[in-house]
Amino acid sequence: MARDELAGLIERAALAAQARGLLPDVKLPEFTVEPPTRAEHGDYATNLAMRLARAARMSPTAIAATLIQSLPANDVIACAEVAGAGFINLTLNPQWVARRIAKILEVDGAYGNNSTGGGRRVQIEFVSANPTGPLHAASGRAASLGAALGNLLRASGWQVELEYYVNDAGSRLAVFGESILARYLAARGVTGPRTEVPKEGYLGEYVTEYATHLAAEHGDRFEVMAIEDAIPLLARMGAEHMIERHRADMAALGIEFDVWFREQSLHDSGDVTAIVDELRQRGHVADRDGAVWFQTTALGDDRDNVLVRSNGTPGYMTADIAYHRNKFITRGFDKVIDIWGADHQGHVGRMKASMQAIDLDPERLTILLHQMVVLRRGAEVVTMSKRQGNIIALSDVIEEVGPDACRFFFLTRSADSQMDFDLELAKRQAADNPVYYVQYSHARTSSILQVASSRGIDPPTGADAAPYSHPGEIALVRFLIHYPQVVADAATDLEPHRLTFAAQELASLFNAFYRDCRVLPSDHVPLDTATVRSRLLLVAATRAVLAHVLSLIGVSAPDRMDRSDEPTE
RNA sequence: GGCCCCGUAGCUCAGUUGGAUAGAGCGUUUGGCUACGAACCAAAAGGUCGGGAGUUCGAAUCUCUCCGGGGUCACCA
Repeated sequence: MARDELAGLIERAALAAQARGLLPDVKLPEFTVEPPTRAEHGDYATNLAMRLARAARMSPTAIAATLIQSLPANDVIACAEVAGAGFINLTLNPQWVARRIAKILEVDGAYGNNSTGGGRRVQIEFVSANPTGPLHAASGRAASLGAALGNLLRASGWQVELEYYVNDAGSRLAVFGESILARYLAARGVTGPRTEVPKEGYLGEYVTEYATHLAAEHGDRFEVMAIEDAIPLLARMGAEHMIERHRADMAALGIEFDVWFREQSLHDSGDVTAIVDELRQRGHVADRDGAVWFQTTALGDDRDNVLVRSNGTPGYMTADIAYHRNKFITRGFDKVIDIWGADHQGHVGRMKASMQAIDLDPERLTILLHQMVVLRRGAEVVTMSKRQGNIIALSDVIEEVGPDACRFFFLTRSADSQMDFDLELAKRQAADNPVYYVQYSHARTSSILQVASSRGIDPPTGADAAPYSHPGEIALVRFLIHYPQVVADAATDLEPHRLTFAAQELASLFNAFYRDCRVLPSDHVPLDTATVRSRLLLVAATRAVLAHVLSLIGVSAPDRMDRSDEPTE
């Protein structure tokens, strides 16, 4: 990547200067090499001279001058100059840049990838909603985040597995079964207390719909059955039904999980009881009030947690510890990323503590929290309670605004930032979604290449690489050169939202280039062949990078867009 | 009350991990198609970066403190 190459040259300059006694022999500090905010400051700028000033006891500008003098011979940097308080502004060699642009096409879709993952295995677990109801719109955030992060890490040389954890064994499930039974009996024409949904039960319309469907399909089957048998059976059937709907929603968003992991499997295999024994052996357990407690306070958490309730059933956390043990020890992932909503924030410390308790390095587990999505219909804030049933279903959102707009939208804010989601607004603004701006630019590149081809102009190749000089070309080229670094940094920092911003910036740069720099000759604008070919190369390179970033985000890169494709009514 | 996230243009949000004159989209005003796609482009207006103090060559970014918004503190998940 350009930045690494430049940093290497700068570092060699510093070492050379030290060897010749031009700079004192101090340890080199961390320094940055990055595109400056202002174009006239060159392609890249480094702050090494300023960072070195204190230890070297020299003025930053003097150090900068010395570093420039000591730069080794190379074909990357065309010009280096001292600026401001001691910055070194670097201008890339136009020949080198042109060759780099040509390479974008030669590597065939791989431009933008990096190998920082080094083939290590990472698992990303996300969404993992309870199968007691349909996914609500807010789940789109975790889904978009997780899927894009997976793409990002895969493009960075990681072996990625996407996983959905299905809580098919929790105590909520029984309540779900009771809720279904009540609605089912009502649908069968039964009256009285048996048709009342339990106190903490699920009141959503979807329960009634499902129960009515059951009544039609199965007749009196669950009515004549013993209630102790009917509840777990209905719970299981209802859960399977919901899981299929979750799967369908994810598929509609273009997200396919490698593994749908069942909590029940951990109970069946004995892993859940085994983890309690293991924790006891390691001395992290206390028996109190008839329950078994995990002494997380001893590990820095603010309270202890129940492993086995006094009624003998395992606590929520017990299966979760067994689950994470399974991820690391049974399946051997090098790294695990869990994506949780901010409402689970309090659980982070406990999870880390439990890693420590079973002798796993907590650093291998990253818990990525995203802030809440506030759902509303116009001015009315809609609660996200699945129990109350007053939800905006994710499937409705996908249907209304389309998968591309949905995926892109949820990545237009950083995970740390709270998000308002207004379904009415989303519908109305579907056509204004920035995803279309980016896709339009991609279609435009395709169109230009198409027109060129129809006029008998050969597709551009590496042989067309020639220095770019127009400001519109240069701004675009700069972005393309820097792009792989954007991907690498977003992957390192686990911040996929940078992709949507990068995509919009690239589209904007391309559109400005398109206005200022004619690519194909016309009656009004004659162009020499070399210019046409080098610009065509730039268009093709832009197209490749737009396609790359769109694929990381998880949306399509269409070659044409028609107004009639608008998802508005 | 403890812990976590946020507070940046009228609105919604970025801000390359401490750098040069703080940016984008939407909205407002104005201009641009007989041209490779106008779902586009350009210009203008719009800011005590919540307030205050500190750290240093340099702070939207780091520390402390206060104010405001959200989340969370169960033998629920």
